[in-house]
Amino acid sequence: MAPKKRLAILAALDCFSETGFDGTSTKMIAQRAGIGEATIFRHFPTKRDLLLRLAAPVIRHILTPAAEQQAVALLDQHRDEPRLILREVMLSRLAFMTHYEPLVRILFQEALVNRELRDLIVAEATPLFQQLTEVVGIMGPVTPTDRERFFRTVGSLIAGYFIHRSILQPERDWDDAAEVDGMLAILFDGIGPKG
Amino acid sequence: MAPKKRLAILAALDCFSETGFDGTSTKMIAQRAGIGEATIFRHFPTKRDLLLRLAAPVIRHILTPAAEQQAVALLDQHRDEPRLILREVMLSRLAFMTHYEPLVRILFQEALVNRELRDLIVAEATPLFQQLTEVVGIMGPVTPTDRERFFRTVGSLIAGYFIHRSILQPERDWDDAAEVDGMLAILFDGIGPKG
Amino acid sequence: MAPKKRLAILAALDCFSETGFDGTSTKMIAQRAGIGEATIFRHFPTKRDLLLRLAAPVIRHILTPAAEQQAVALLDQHRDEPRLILREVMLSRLAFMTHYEPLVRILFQEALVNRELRDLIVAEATPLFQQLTEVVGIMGPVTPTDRERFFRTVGSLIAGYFIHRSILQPERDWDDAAEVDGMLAILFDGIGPKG
Amino acid sequence: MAPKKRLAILAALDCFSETGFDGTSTKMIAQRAGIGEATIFRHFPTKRDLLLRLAAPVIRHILTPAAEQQAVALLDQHRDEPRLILREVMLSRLAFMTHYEPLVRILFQEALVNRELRDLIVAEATPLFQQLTEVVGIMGPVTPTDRERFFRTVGSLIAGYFIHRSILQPERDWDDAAEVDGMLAILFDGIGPKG
DNA sequence: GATGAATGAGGTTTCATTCAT
DNA sequence: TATGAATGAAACCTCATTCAT
Repeated sequence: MAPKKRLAILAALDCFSETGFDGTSTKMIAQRAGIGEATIFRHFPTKRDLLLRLAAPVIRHILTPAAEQQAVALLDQHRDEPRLILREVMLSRLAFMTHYEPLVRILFQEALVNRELRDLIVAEATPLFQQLTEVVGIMGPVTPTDRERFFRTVGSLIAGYFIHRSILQPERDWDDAAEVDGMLAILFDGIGPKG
Repeated sequence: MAPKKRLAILAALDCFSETGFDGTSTKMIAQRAGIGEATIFRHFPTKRDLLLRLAAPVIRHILTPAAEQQAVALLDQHRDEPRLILREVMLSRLAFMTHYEPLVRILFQEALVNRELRDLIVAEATPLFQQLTEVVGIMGPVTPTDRERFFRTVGSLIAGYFIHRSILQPERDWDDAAEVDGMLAILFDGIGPKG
Repeated sequence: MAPKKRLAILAALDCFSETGFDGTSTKMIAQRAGIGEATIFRHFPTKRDLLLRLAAPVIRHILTPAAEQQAVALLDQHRDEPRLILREVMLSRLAFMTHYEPLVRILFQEALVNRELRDLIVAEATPLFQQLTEVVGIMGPVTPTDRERFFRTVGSLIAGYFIHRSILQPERDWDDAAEVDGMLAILFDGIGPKG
Repeated sequence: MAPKKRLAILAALDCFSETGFDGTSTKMIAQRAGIGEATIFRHFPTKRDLLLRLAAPVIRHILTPAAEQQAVALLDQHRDEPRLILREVMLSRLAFMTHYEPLVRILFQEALVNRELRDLIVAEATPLFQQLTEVVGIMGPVTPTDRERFFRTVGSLIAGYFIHRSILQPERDWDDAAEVDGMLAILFDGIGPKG
């Protein structure tokens, strides 16, 4: 890949995650990248394409297979300890989101507004869910409805924690492992005295 | 309140929810409201102020008074059935969000990028949490950490469901009550083979 | 005069002298005056009229007659000491300009661009010059050309000093009497060893 | 320099001098220059910057190098005739101001309101004054105070004449040389019956 | 007399994008 | 490949002024 193209992508990543897609101008990206504004358009026909080009590989090539492979591997090792499996998956997903934090912010943001991006995410998530059916079955949920709720619950918990930790109160000291354990406690045992 | 000011707010609400904040021009708002563009700026110093002015009451109404009053009333009636109380609260919050769905979508989106909006939300949420301490205590969580996790969990579940239902798959038929019961089941009893 | 009209004039005076005529909006004037913007237009058909209304009385009723009367009186007292006469006139003009400093600033500024204002000034200055013919004659210049140069010289010296003192270096401590004496020394005796 | 940038500067010069800074819109400049309005802002971040960019070289050329070099050269040739030296300097300065008359008018006007412009002028004038110390010393003024008064006097006389000639009575026929001689007569010998 | 509301016209500036080099 | 120059379109916002109350 042309070196300036790489610079453009990296700069766009930073800018989009800080100011949002519409709040970022191609001029800002060019300045941040230290390249000419026109160079961006040599590599991406459109600003929108730059965003998709940014998001697609993460969504497609990294998120899905990694999670899948990991889950399968864990499944083999700890078939009788579903809670441990889920713990590892959640922690690794969280680590991944933390590593790509700017991009994840973009996805949260833009997906709410950008249908293309949303479709891309949904399209990539669906097969993952299918492949994780077995793992989930071990944990309890068996009907499709229950499985969907399970996925949504786990996703909501992680996303909610990520937003709280990285966006709402980024200055606090956070202990990811402890928080994930807290989520698991609720998820598996429920809350409260009668939980 | 000046009648055209009202028109401006309503039109802005529609426009923002359809095209997003940055995707909406003040001209569009003025045309939709049937007023002069300058009129908008007589009443709101800035387009951004218009958004905040729009968001503030909804945020306040979503979070604070309704929830508080309702919770207290429910608490008196069903002091021994915390799960019922929470069910009512969640359903009414969900109904409210559904009613203001376009605006809520804007809030989700913009809050990720707009610090002012974020601060406004946090400012409105804080007193609510304090006032709900007692209710939550009945349900189980007593330490501050546990309470925080409880709030985050409930918030994440509702928000996650709202996004799934209203944004990701709005074409599906949803049964809010059933889904809330699903959330409560997990929240109180956890999942798992014996859940 | 209606009290709010007075407030408007005073506020306009301040604003114009600080930011210039074009740089001042009627909104700024209204805010500074603590009155409604529309009130200004009840009293002055136009922003431009407000400026003229501001400038005219000073130019017409104050500058001219005062100088004239004063010169005549001095002439009677010190007929044989023209330098003393001029000293008094210059000092009093300077004091006057200092007293109305904001307005004088406006005149300097706007007269360069505003023909109406310029004409008003020229129209009021002409008779003054004619009436001062005798005084000037005593000092030396007798031909019309010489008189004109004399007036221009004195005017330039005072205006130049005023601008230096009040606009370029307002923070310095200035001794008006000493500076006027310096001007007179040059004006009457010239500079330098051979002067 | 980009050709359209040059066009923009020239058009701005014309427009500003005809309608003043605030009275000129960037659209007018663009039309007069035959370029797109956005082109102006590619080359000058702000309309105000365009003015400063316009003014800086003229101020510099009016004040510093020409005057300095010329004065030094004249000093060598006519060391014993300071009046001749000053005559040449004044005439050449006047010629220069006449050549850039429109811009000079803007400078007079804007400098009264625009601090940046004022600072620019002061910044350019200061070194000139320092370098002219020797020349001035020959003419008489030796103390710093006297020198300052001398500079102010010469400046006031030239500016006053320029304004009279070019703004107040531009329709008259003027003889610059004769008028400068008149100024010099006053400056060196003073007025008065024996002057 | 006083003003809040309202606005058409127009201001400066930004934007994504094209093109010649 | 890379970019400075260029721009039409449109953005947000300001202005002097009118009008109903």
